[in-house]
Amino acid sequence: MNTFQLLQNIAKHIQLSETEQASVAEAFNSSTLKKKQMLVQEGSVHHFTSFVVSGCLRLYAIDKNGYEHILQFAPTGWWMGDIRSLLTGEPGALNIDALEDSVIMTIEKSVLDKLYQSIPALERFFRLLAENSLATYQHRLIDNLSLAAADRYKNFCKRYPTLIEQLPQKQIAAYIGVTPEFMSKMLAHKQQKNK
Amino acid sequence: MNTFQLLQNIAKHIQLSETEQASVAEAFNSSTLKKKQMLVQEGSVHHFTSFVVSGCLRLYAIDKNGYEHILQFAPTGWWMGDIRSLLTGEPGALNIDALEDSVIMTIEKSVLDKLYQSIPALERFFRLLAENSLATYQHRLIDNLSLAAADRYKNFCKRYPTLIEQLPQKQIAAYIGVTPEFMSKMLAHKQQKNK
DNA sequence: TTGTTTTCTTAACCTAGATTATTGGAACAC
DNA sequence: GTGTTCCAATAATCTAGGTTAAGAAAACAA
Repeated sequence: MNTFQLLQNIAKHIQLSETEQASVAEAFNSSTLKKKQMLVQEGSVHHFTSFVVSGCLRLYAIDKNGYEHILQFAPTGWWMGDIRSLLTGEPGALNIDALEDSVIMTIEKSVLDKLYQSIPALERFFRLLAENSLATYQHRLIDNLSLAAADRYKNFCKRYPTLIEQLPQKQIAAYIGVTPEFMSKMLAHKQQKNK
Repeated sequence: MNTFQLLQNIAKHIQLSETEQASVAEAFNSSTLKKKQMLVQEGSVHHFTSFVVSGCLRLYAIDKNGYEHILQFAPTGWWMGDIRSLLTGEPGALNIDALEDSVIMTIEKSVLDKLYQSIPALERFFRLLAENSLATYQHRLIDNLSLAAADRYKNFCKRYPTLIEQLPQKQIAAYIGVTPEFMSKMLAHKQQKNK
């Protein structure tokens, strides 16, 4: 079952008894997404969190000119959700869709809130998840404030070596914050240099 | 005592009994910072978190050219720490100092970890704190990816109206991601427009 | 297989914002 | 007071990256 990877992921940070594991597993629902299929659309209230069993999702905003800006990718073994909407209960400004055919495990906010009561350790798990994510966003923000595009690309390669292979460069451009055209130019220059 | 504001801040998200409140209050130490005084310096391991009772702190990175990039301000009633260093136990890349004479309440990581055991609700408090902070960073990152400097400034004004008055514009420039020179030019243009 | 959509590349031109330099005020220290 | 440090304003010049456009190459669908 898909719950195996989920429980294994949780076990990285906290230890659960057999019965606790069972009730966690029970609280999630498995579902599949076709490539390009939307999971969350901006303007709607987001009331669940997802764990990616296989495939790859993306979280992104669309600006007034129609350009997409990617906040994060979620390949296998990552968590994904629009936290703001989840916290406030208000309609979100973010979109989530699948970059590949994907399998995810989803838990409703209401169910998770109940689970927090019976399994306090879970609260710790999601605290650590949020804190780690926060540190990552801080780091990325600094990169965006202080580095040129070429260096941001280099950092991306270092940090997510598998994603470079996996994703079209257009998507990576939308992540590091340049146009696909400039990205292409940048890579061409790089190759020339390496010769 | 200074613990009053601290406990009040915590009470926004969770409810603690009298005895719990007492042991929380006991776990923190009060200290003061003079304007410009460093609290945390990059390269050193960061092993505590602080609550700002009065004054204002800033969290920032210094790039290879010596420019400062501000991740966040922490005026009265905010929390401040270098989460990455706190989580990993490794030396941090960030600095924290005081923009004004400040009073803070500080708790050691080791003390907090023990406190989590005896008061699980605290774990929830810091989960919510991290999640809210995460949402804020996401929003800011989108702003940086999709908006021009003038719009980022406008958003800053809307979001932190008191800080605009309180801080020299040089600091705000280092937050929204422009040079002080460009910031000055931008504001001059704005005034002209409004005439 | 062929049409269709998506992705990537290249190139000419353009602009937001950086860089460098200079000046005048505030604020602060002594 | 006066020297000193910090802060803001202005202007000239420069560049990283955006914009527009058009074609080549994959990827996909029927």
